[in-house]
Amino acid sequence: MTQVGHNSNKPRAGGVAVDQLKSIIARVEKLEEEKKGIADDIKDVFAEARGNGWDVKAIRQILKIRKMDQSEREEAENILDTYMSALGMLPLFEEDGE
Amino acid sequence: MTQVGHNSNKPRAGGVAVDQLKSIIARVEKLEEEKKGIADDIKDVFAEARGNGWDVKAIRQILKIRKMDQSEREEAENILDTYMSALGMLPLFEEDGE
Amino acid sequence: MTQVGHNSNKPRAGGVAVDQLKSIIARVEKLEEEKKGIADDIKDVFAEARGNGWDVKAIRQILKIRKMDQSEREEAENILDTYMSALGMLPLFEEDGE
Amino acid sequence: MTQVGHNSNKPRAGGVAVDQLKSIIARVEKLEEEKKGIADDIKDVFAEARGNGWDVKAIRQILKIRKMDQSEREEAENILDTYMSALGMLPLFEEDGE
DNA sequence: CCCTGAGGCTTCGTAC
DNA sequence: GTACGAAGCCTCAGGG
Repeated sequence: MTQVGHNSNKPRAGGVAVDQLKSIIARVEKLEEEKKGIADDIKDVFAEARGNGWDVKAIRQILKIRKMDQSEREEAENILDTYMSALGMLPLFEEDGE
Repeated sequence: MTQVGHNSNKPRAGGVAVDQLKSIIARVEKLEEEKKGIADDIKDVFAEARGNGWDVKAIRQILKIRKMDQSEREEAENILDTYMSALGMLPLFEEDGE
Repeated sequence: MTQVGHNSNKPRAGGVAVDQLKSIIARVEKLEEEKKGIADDIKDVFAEARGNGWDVKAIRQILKIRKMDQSEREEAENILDTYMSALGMLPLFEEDGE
Repeated sequence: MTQVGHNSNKPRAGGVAVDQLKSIIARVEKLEEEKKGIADDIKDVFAEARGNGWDVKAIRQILKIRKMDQSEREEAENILDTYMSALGMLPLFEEDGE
């Protein structure tokens, strides 16, 4: 079996597929490395802030608030969409008797 | 090894532990059975509703809206708590010069 | 026959339909609440197990295996039923509901 | 020495502190945005892989294994460092940053 | 067959 | 430093 996935179709055969697989793995690992680097940068910022006397926990709270505010706005739009969608499909409670 | 978990401490030994394990499994399986029963009840309600001519998808939307509304309210309280917490810990931007 | 219960797509009109809709929503929400309660009970069991030193993840795996075994058994029974049906035989027993 | 940069718990007072706080928040939010962008890139790679017929779950397992191997290797290096440190030896090389 | 949504696993931050 | 709790990520099941 030249392919990795047990349950998958077997795309192409031989070296091409292997090269493709290696490429996928390399790209993901590179991206994850970058992601980790950024996470470390964030830690550095907090460490610097702490070193300057700031209450890091409080700053995290602020960031959380800002994030929640923004997601709340998005959620409100979501509710509106869902609501309109539901309205478009309902009997609409009309009192047309019969 | 009388215990299941590889990485766990090994609580007690012999038959008592086994009985306890069996009890845990039995309780969980019973509860999951009950849970599945309720899920089936819900399906029945929807099936009945569909049989009565209702647009089940629309009703699901309504339920979703009601759920979102309520979680939005809870989230608002969350924001308030978080905000108060942040306020309690911050320099408060006072302009007291020095 | 009233305005509900027939095959029309949308039971418009009248308080009865509204009441019926409210009933559907109430029943589903009640059932979902019960479902959540049971889910919480399951969490409690696991928490207690963890407190007693058990490896919860391993226990979950056991439960999963038991479930697979059981569904395989059910599958076997299904095959049996199919064969019996094909042979014009009646099921020997109804399962008693609890 | 200004009002920031010392060891006081709370750099109160003045616009400089506020500016510094704003800067911290902005930097963290920017970095988190970048982080999210990279996470999305990773998703894209997996989506493309899936589109080419690969078993994404299997690839994830490979990545996990490679990560474990690597951290075991790092652990081994850590042990080496520890030994060398205990022996009063200096590290042979610094890792070049990229 | 796709897609959304719930559930479980893992990691990171916090409190003791 | 250890253990608890929360947040993000991945998986899988159910519905459209």
